[in-house]
Amino acid sequence: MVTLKDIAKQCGVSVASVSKAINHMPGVGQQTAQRIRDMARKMGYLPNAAAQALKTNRSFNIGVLLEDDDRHGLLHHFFVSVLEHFKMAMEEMGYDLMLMNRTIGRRTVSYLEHCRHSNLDGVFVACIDFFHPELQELAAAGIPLVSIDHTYKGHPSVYSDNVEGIRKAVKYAHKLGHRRIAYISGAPAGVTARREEGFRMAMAQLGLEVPQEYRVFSRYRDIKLTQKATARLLALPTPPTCILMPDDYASLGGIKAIREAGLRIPEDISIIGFDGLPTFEHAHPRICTVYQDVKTIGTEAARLLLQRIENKAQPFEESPVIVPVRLVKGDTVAQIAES
Amino acid sequence: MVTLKDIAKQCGVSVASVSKAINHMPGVGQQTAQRIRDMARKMGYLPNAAAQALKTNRSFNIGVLLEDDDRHGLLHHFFVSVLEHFKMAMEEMGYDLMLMNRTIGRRTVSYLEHCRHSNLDGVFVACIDFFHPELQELAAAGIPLVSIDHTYKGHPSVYSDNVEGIRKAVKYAHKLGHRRIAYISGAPAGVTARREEGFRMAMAQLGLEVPQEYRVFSRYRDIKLTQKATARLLALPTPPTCILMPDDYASLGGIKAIREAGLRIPEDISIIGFDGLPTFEHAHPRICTVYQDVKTIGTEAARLLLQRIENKAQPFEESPVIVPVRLVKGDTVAQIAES
DNA sequence: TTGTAAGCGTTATCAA
DNA sequence: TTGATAACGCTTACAA
Repeated sequence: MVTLKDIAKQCGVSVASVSKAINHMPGVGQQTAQRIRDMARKMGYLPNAAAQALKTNRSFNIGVLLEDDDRHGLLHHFFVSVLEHFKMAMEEMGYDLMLMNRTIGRRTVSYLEHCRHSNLDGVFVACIDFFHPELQELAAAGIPLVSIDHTYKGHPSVYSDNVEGIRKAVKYAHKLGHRRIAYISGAPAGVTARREEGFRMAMAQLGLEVPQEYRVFSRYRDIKLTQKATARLLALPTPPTCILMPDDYASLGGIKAIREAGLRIPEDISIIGFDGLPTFEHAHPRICTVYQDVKTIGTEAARLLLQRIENKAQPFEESPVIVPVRLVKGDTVAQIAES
Repeated sequence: MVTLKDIAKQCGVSVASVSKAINHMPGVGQQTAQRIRDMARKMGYLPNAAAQALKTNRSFNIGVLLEDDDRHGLLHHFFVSVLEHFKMAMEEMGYDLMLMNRTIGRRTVSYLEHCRHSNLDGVFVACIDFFHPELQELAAAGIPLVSIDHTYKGHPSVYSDNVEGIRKAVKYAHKLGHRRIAYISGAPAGVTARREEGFRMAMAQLGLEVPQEYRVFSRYRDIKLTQKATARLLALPTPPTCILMPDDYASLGGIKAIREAGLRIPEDISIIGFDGLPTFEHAHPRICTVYQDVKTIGTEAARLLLQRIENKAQPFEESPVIVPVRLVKGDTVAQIAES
């Protein structure tokens, strides 16, 4: 490995000068600096990240916390899509992403400890039990952090305009003649509350009733539970004509239940999902869904986190950044006669 | 941050002793060692990864190379599933995973350079253009490396038994009466060659003809291209009764083409996919597919890489580890009368 | 403008 | 058994 010392020797200068030249710092002559940089390039010099981190307390590493109950966070398409864009934006600024865990050597530690051990400059949090005590600890520790779909006090966060998303879905169903609209919630969480709020508001604004039985509960990405919830709705004396699903993936369960009940989509029953990821874009039927702008969410998250890292003292946008959503009509909502 | 020095001061011993005690090295008395360790725990000591890496040239970090043409490697369900299991196995051994890229600060560098800069102990390679010159460079550099679905000379690798997988699929179709079986290939690559080989062999063994027109080409995960390829097959004077798709995801395109031709699955035409990931387990129709054992693949990859890292001098398994596959019958292959 | 030197936290050698 | 010390590669305050 080529070190500053090697370059210094070759150029007949001190390591200090080499360091300054390479980092474009003042305190070294134009020509010497150029000569040093040329030599560094010629010798294939690369800074040693460990040495830099040790000296400067900056690792240019960002921790990624993406872990659900089954420890399979990387399989959550929505969050991974956001992560992908977050990653690109961070890379452009010279940061690397590290998948966080809870071990150091053979020892089990907390996320915060792992953070400190690895000298992480910041953390990206998504798709995890946000209320886990270890996350509270992490958020309280003052390490720069950005979260998706949840807001920690004193930290920036980003999420879709969930209220507006559900509202758009309800309005669209209403426009096509639907009056009996049901909502299957995901597991309790900030997003869920906002979506439920959006549903309540939209229905109220349109002067529509929401019978208690139309409010059923499932979990995000849970096909089985969503299948059951859908079956329950279909079995009602007066079933809904349109069902809002927790998300596109979970809607596979809903679709199954509907098929098993001998009904057709959308002729007999309409459904609307949430997420709008490309995976389902080509599925049949193409689901009507609320598209979440993963690119903007990821990019904004990167921007906010960088701001926290690089201007640590500065004040920042405490309130979450809300990213607009878009309704994708698909073909799972039918025009029906008003009842 | 608590350092060895702090502990040394508290215990009234030297840093050297503290280091030895904490790392369970000989050269420090039983009791002193215990006293030191107790104090370390009490003070919340955590080793500084950067300092350790600088000193030992071991970072306990593994680079992950997962990047397709669109730079969206993280969205490839199969590889991410493998990665998930690889990650769990590596974490257990105290390693962290870092998503590799090609920047250091504002500079663009090669993967190898990034490796050296970050002192990575090894690299996990999957889902990437394996023949990219930078990967050749990386493989040639002698950094411990393990790859999925491709073998680099001098490095361990893991993949499914593709030959047997396709053979099982063909045999199953044959058993249900199919004789006119077509295969849509993914993009040229090692896996593709092996699957094509499996197809050729299985068909030959069963004494079945493979008309030239039954060998069409698409790309993995490419819905549009697979749709076109399928349409081409369906338009033949004597179309196949069963089509093997590049993978489950791509098969969405095939399904679309079949539907657009006014045909039903499996009554009019049967299809078989590849991968068998949970995502499609609940889709309708449930595709008949070749299940790849992502857990074993990921775990084996971890084992092989660790072996390379920790016994660098030792010889190792040069030949790829082949993981058995399983046929999942689903319901997209119909029993038909022999023609 | 240039160089000297200290120090980041750790490991490891060698002498006491 | 213990500790002093050098070294890993880098940055930076300060001296020349």
